[in-house]
Amino acid sequence: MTTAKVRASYHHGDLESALIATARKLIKKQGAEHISLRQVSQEIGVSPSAAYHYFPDRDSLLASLGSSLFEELADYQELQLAKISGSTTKAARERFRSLGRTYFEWAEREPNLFNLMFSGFCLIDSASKQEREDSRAFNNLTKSLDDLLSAGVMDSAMRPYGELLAWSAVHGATSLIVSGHLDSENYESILDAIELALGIRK
Amino acid sequence: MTTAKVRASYHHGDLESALIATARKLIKKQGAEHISLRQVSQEIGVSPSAAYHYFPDRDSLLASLGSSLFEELADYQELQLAKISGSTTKAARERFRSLGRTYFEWAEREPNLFNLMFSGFCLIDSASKQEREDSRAFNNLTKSLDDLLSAGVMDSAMRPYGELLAWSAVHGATSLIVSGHLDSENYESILDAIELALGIRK
DNA sequence: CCCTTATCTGAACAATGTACAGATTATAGA
DNA sequence: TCTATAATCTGTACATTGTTCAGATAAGGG
Repeated sequence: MTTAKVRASYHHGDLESALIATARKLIKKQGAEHISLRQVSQEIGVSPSAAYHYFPDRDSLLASLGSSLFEELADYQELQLAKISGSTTKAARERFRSLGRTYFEWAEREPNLFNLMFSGFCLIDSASKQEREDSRAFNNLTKSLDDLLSAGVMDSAMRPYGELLAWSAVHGATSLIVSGHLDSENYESILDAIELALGIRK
Repeated sequence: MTTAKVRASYHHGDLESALIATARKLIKKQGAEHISLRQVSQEIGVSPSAAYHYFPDRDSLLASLGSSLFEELADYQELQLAKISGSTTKAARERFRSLGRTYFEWAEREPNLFNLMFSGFCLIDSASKQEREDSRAFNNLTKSLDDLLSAGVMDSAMRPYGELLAWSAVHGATSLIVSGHLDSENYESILDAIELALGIRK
């Protein structure tokens, strides 16, 4: 029972966005492996070949969705980050932890979308490495670490490893939990371990 | 130009293994997203429907391959581990680092296979969590950490986080590098950071 | 108003996953 | 060794998929 939506005019108006949004909706439910271009087109109420005006093939649509998901994740992180105001060291510590927690929360809420982001569809070629969407999340992490360092609540010897260790451990634990190799109960422990490792907490 | 191999007898002999091995070979080259059951069957020289005697569907074949890849990775880790003999603390440190290095080396050599292992095809349901293939790698990690602790070259306060931090950071850095979000040059730094965090190195 | 351009449709094709009836082979029991 | 039964594989068929391309439809500027 597919819900075929009717379109008023012959032209859609913003088919490119609609394709990405609808792909997002379907993948959210079914996962990226079993999604078809025709399904997406039909959900919008448009011919199967209409998509080819905006994307050279199915994989490009998925890759494009992947990029927008990195933006979405960064948006969510910044939204939660903004809730923690203040310049106390306590607030700085909480902001750092929030970055790690929101990464996982988002992935746990949208496991299918998270899987897509790091699947074969969204492999980043070295050419496009300069203008990546993950740089915003990375910059937020760097800023947070600098704050902690200047507040004196961090082992300065560990500072060079800050981004690398925090990013790898947070992403790794998230990936392992989403793929079922690790229990989600362990996640707060990982955040504890990172803070201990960097000397943010004693 | 597909190389259609001819089979001597009507019965293959060990079609189940051949299906997994051939799927491995093709995915190694092309990635898991664009592999077809028919391609695998044809490469073996068998009818497309023959596979359904061993796997209920295409996804089950990929999942089964995934399991065997976890074994393969553990095999490789143990092979490299065995090369470092001796009971000195230096040897113990090198064995710990070897576990992290081999994980990455294997993934870098077989990025398509590594992607399959953590893709939607190989999601672990909570039911089968007791007899998982990753437990061997996990046990090796635990043993290595215990060795370091008893040798006195580790911060005992960090011991409870040892497996979690090492596993997450190693897997996370590997996943980020394979998916193109991190440069492979950074990998040795991650191993340094883990050792510093756990007090294995000063 | 017309003409150019952008946007979408419709029909077509090869390839795919999968089901199922039947053919072929192995194996166990006599 | 013969034979019945089970295991294994083939052939055909069907719906669905990605993709192409010629043509229909709409939008916008002169």
